Amino acid sequence: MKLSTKGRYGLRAFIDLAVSGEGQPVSIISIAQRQEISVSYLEKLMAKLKKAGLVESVRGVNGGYTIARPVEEISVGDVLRALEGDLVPVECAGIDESHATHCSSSSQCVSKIVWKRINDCINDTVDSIYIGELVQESRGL
Amino acid sequence: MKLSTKGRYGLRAFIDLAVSGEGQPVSIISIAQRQEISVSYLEKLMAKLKKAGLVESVRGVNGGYTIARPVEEISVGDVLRALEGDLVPVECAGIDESHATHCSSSSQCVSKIVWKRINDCINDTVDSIYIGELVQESRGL
DNA sequence: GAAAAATCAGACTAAAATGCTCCGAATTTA
DNA sequence: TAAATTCGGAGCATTTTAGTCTGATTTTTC
Repeated sequence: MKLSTKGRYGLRAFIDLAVSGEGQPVSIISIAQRQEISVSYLEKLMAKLKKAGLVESVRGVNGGYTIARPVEEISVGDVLRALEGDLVPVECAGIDESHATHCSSSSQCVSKIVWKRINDCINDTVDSIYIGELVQESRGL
Repeated sequence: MKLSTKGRYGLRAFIDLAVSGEGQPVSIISIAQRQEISVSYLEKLMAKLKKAGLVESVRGVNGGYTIARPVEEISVGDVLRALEGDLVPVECAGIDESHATHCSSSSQCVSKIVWKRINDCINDTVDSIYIGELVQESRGL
């Protein structure tokens, strides 16, 4: 069970963008240099963030990316889900709480209790941390 | 970020073993049938559980596996870690709390706060659920 | 003692996911 | 027009996953 480099690099890049860009567009190249990520790979990550509406892009000379919304309103969960897709280590954890959904065995049904708790704890955790906090933390270092 | 079939099948198999074996050895074949897992694959999973000291084996006719310790003392985390290895989606989340460890950039350092919280929440969750509870739950269904 | 039922050990493999790179656009500014 | 940038997609090498196959070993039963 691993968080891929998409999530790891991408969050770092996003924080970098938040810290280093003051409303001004920040180029992929400069983020890539500071964060020691390859430019080509970072392009892919930024594309995902843009698709999710978390960043906006400006083309051409002096172009780059800006963060689309106040960082106080963007959670780590928003960023990670944009990059990684759903943060649910185990599918079929049953959106509905009841045991109504068909299980071929009771062990299967019971294990869903576990999967649901894992999924919930992860999502609760990442949704409770906002980029704004991390930016402040970063400036304080 | 996915929990592999090792963990998913393995926990189900372990619960099955706990529920269906009453001190008596339970064969891989019977678990595999109930849980709809291939015998050869389940052999691998049981080997891991045995190596971790969570189950004991009896060879020969009427042999099989028994759970090595009281199910009230075995957590879901014990089982999943035996099957999957460490449950840390992000490495380098820093065992030590301080920011002393070298970070090439502040974003990198700050993101560790996130990784650590994710790792902790997962481990706390799986370590707070015991197989005994799940067995009871299963019997109650 | 032979046959059957089981665990055990390890090599092997197919498929999928991951982690990238590369190329050639298109866009904007200077 | 040239340079700096984002954009889009194809492609690929490596690793991980998921699982099979084979054969050996142990134990019980007849």
